[in-house]
Amino acid sequence: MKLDPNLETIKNSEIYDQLSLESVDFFVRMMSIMGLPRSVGEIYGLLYFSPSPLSMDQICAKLEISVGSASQGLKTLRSLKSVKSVYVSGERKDYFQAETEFRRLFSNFIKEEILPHLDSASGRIESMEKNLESLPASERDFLNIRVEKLKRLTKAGKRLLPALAGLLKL
Amino acid sequence: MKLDPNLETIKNSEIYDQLSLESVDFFVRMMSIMGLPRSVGEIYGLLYFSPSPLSMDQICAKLEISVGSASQGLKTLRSLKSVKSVYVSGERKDYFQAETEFRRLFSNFIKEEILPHLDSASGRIESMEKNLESLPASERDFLNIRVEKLKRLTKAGKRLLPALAGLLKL
DNA sequence: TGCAGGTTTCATTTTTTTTTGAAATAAATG
DNA sequence: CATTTATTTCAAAAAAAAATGAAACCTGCA
Repeated sequence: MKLDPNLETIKNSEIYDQLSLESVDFFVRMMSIMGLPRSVGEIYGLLYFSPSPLSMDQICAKLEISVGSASQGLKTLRSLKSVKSVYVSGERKDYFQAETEFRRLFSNFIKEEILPHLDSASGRIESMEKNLESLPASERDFLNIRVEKLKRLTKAGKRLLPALAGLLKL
Repeated sequence: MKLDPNLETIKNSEIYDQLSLESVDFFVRMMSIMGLPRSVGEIYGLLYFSPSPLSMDQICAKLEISVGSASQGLKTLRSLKSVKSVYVSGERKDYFQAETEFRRLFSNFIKEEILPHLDSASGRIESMEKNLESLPASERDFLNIRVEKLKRLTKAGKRLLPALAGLLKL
């Protein structure tokens, strides 16, 4: 015996909503590991499981977040190249779609959020080296080793991190 | 002409303090990338450049932080195995020293702060797969691909991340 | 056993981050 | 070019995270 088709649709959309919710939860956690705000994970999670692109107001409605948050979050996601806007004919608003290549997401994250810190670390280390010079040799040895270590760490980071995303063969 | 020895010591200790400060700054930034609180970076930065182990009250004094913060921060650092306590004869207090092998620090960080999330992600994915089964095939295809992708990502993460620290040859 | 120095815990306060919503801006339409 | 619709920006509010400090808790010692 077949169910009332309407009822079946409702049931299916409930399952879909449940899946959506789990996707949102998944990405909220993942983005939060990367230090990104909740709203960014929510938006990405929603788009990731959406068969069709969504507009900003649809995003706001489904996630119950403000337009400000949505705009902010989409900006972040765009800058990480994890979301692209698609043109929908006859529509004035922008529609958004998840970019599902995680490799790119991570590589952009590393480039934008981590490497700049490493660069400023390099500057800091140079200044340490300058300071070291004016210490008598006796006190210098220990600190020298430490500074060298930081230098190597920073260098390794700059080399390793950008290569990292490349390892991600999915 | 030689400087007054006392004066020279003062000058040297000023330089040392400056270096200390830069070390603190370096690690505050680094730990903050890893999502660890400021105080943790401060403590590690101080210990990293300290030729002799420091007690908790010395740490509090130098960094002007509360005992609570120091205790909390040292706990975190201990759990990451980035600080060890050393026994100083005739002293009742604990003295702390930085563990300078960054490899271990990162590997513990990954093990303690990241892998648990990946494990819970695996659980989430299983539940998604269960939900998927009850959708009609037509709607299932798209979502199936997405879930598979998440699965591969999680798996790759679990494999890659622990190996990562090993790449760090300093 | 009771005390003293040392450390941890945790409720409260402070600081930082994120979200909100309304005003400013931009862009399309008639 | 005025109006309507969509998006961004930003000051203020709300929420989350971290620091404080005092009380509780150890632990060795007299």
